[in-house]
Amino acid sequence: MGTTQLDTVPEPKYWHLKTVLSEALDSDFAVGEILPNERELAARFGVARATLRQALEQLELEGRLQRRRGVGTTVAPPRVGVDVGTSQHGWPGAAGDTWQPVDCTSAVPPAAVARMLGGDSGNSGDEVHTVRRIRVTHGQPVAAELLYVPAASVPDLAAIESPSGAARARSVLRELQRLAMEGQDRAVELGSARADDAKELDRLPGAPVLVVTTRYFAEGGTAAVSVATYRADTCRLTFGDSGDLEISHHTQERRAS
Amino acid sequence: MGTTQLDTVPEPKYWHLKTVLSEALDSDFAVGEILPNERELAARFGVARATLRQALEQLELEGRLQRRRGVGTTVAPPRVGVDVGTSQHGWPGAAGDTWQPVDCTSAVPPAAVARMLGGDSGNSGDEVHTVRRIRVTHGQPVAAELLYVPAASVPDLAAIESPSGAARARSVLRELQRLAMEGQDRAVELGSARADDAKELDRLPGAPVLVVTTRYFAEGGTAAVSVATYRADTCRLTFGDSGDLEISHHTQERRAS
DNA sequence: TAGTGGTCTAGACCACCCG
DNA sequence: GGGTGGTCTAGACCACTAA
Repeated sequence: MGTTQLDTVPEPKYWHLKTVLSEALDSDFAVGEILPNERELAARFGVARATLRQALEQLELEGRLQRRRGVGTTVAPPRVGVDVGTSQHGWPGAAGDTWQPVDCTSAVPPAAVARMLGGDSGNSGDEVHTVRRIRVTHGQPVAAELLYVPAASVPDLAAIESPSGAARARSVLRELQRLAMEGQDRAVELGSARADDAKELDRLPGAPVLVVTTRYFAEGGTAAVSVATYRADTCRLTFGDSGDLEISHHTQERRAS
Repeated sequence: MGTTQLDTVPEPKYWHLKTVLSEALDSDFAVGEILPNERELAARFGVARATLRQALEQLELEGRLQRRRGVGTTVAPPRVGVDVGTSQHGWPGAAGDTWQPVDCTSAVPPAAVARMLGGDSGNSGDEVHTVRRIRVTHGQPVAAELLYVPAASVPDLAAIESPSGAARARSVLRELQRLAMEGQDRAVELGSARADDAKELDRLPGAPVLVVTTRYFAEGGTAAVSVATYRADTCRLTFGDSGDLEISHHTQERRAS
């Protein structure tokens, strides 16, 4: 059968749609511009709304679109590069870091975190200081963090201080600086936003996020563990291992009204 | 009307389903075990199949499940940590790296890559050596890479050598080693697999991937750019900044037959 | 209140894998 | 050929936003 190898791959409709839309975004739309609504787009392309949505979801995942219930679908600006790593070759909360403390409570950490903190000893089930921080860039929240600090890492923390709140968060961070940092350890993976993180990030629960887990080492053990969730749609995590970090972007930015 | 504050947040069905399934996975299933098929699960929970699928998609995104057409849905093993960074504080292809060259062609790079390579000069549109490599861990493909190397970075590359193929890929990598590495620069973002990457990774096009872009600096400029796409469902990217990389996992691994 | 995206349904057919 | 997940449809209602 001399199949001329044309119909070998019946490309799904939503995939083709995504390609068409992507090209249209490049040529016909400016950043911030509002697209026609989903019902009209579906009709225009002759597909069911669910199919059209499948294509939009992909484009949103790739950071090309931004959708907001009750408002509409807009063309997203290029992802912002947020530095992860170099700026924090000190403790969290050191001078110059871009996080802002929100709250601090005492709680039993999740099992995975307890495992990293506990090491080989069997002291799981213990409560640790749990600092909540958020990171804001260009006025937009980009990440929410939970920082787990065992009481042993901040022995001089005055019991007099407020039992919770941003003030206590700052106290814990201040005490952390007294330790001699011995190293860090970082991991990045894909996750979906928990309800509380989603709220801080101004997204719906389940939104795709990049989870950055950092272990801080001091005094031969793990002094703290940070779990930071970054908005995957708007963020590009950068690890500046080299000296020059100035990236001359020259991104073509056509802005809508 | 004494609403006892129970219906304040009408949690979406798929979200609740996801939670229930997640707990069931923890308690009732072993890694590798096959779940009931989608039609039966949907019936069992009293929802439409599309709703059930929405929950499964989330769990797959989080690396809890693995779905394969024609086969079924299985419980995924914990994500594997793949090192990104330390092992490559040399050039790609240096002794001990875990990539295997597949092919090498000459092609005009995408605009974004050309911008990183070209710097301020206006020599875009030029063809560069494009090396294809894949990374395999535990017998499974975890990443596919395109490495862009301008001809200027490998001036002594013999024109006699084969014009493409794995042999030429190795030649380009070998020539790269001759340069003095001045630094690197790394970024991670979420993307969806292109058709060619999806094929190498044994996934469907559009599957979520973590895109790692690395710039290699030498002789005052960018000597090469690597764009590596990692399977987001199975990979956790690790950046070992500290000395000790041995993570004692102690993960509870109950294996199915 | 009107319009948007988000959720949900009950079907149908298709592509793929395996016995 | 029988069973699986993947795609697609044509509706419906809900939650949210903004005028």
